[in-house]
Amino acid sequence: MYQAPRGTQDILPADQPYWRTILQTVERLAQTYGYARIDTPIFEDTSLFERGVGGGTDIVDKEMYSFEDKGGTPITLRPEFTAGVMRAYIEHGMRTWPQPVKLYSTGPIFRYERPQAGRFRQHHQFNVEAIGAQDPALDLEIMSVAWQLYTELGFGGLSFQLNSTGCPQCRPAYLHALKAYYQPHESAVCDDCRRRLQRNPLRVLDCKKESCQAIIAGSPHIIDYLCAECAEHFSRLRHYLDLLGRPYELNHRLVRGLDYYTKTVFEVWASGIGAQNALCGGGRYDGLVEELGGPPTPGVGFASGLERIVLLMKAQDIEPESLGPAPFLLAYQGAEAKDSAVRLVNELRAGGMGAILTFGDRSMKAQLRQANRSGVRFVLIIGPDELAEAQITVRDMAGGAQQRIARADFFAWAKERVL
RNA sequence: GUGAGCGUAGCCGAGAGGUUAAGGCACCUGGUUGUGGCCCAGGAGAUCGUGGGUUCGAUCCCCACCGCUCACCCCA
Repeated sequence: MYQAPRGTQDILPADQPYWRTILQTVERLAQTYGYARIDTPIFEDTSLFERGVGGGTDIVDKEMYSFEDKGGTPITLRPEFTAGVMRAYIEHGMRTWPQPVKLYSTGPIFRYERPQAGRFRQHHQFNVEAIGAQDPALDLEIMSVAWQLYTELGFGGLSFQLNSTGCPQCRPAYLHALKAYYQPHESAVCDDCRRRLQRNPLRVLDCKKESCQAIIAGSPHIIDYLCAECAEHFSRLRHYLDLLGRPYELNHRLVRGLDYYTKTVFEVWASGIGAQNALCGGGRYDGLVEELGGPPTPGVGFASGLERIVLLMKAQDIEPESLGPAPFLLAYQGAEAKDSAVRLVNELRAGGMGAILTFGDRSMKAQLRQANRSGVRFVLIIGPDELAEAQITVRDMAGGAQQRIARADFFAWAKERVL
């Protein structure tokens, strides 16, 4: 028997209200903050991601869905949004638009990983980018989108994590200090960390091994090594956060897996949804557009995982908005009555009123049972009696009260009830 | 890629080495020859994940594979 591929899932009707609620909130917020929607292709040239995300990252090294298309072009299913959006910024000359250009997207993302709670091979993200301004107030704005999104969804108990990763000017000095600090501890540290010190030293700060914790705790903090520009940027961002009374945790160990981040990095953490607790992650990427062949252009953004939002809604018992059932169900008996029912259901729908018809000429009992389960408010019964008198029997499912209404008057009656 | 746990109908879930593999939910039919939710009766639905082995016999024992779940890694 066929199954959905590993790490993918069907979003069944029962779950759609969650998605609908999230997407509606997201779209309303984007409008509120002045972000315009952009949809980029689900796949791009492989080299775009290799360049943008960076060789040496897990995403590029082992998580991309890459293949050659029939023309032999190396293609990759997008493992994140940012690279594709930056490509579009460059390709469409968006530097001639009023800056910053503020864009958002939602859609599927692909990474070849072992699935677990809150992690999938195909998942969906809400992505926000503000390109073309280096103002820390813009970092604040981006963080505010995340803040307001989770607030409006009704989440509690979230933790905002903030750090700065410096820039190409000041980071080397920090990495040097970090390596120097680790030198005497190299034998005490785990195998992974020894490897990280060579490949990607920042990541040692992220290690969860018990044996490494004490060493991490004593390690130097990057914010003590920031250049004047980065330090100023960071302190102004913190000032703005204080201005709005936004609590956050200064996390010296927060480093992110993608190469392109500069200055601000942040994540929002939740509890109760498993080990994969990051609801969103983002930050500033001032070198990325240039790296992809565009002019030097600053940018800041974040992406939030929609599956994780759904998980958290369920964990926190947050009820999504539901569309509800159609108000009418037509039950008929006899071929002639069926003709009349088919006509009436068409008429109601054309008039914008929700109506469902039963199929298969089932017994009245079966039709009412279906009506009960569907949650419709009224059952419209048409049988030989009604036909003979040009009437419709209307049954109110709440109490079971029935009344006969002349066929000619019914449409007006219905409109009054449900529109 | 590594580790652990688990795989019995759409879902949940009992079960013993040996005649027809419980039960509940959901579904269908009937009890009301035109009427739901409760109740009653009945029905349909399972090659007991797959393959091999042990055995007179395996769904239950052994092995392999596949799948699912959680965790590591890493991230949304």
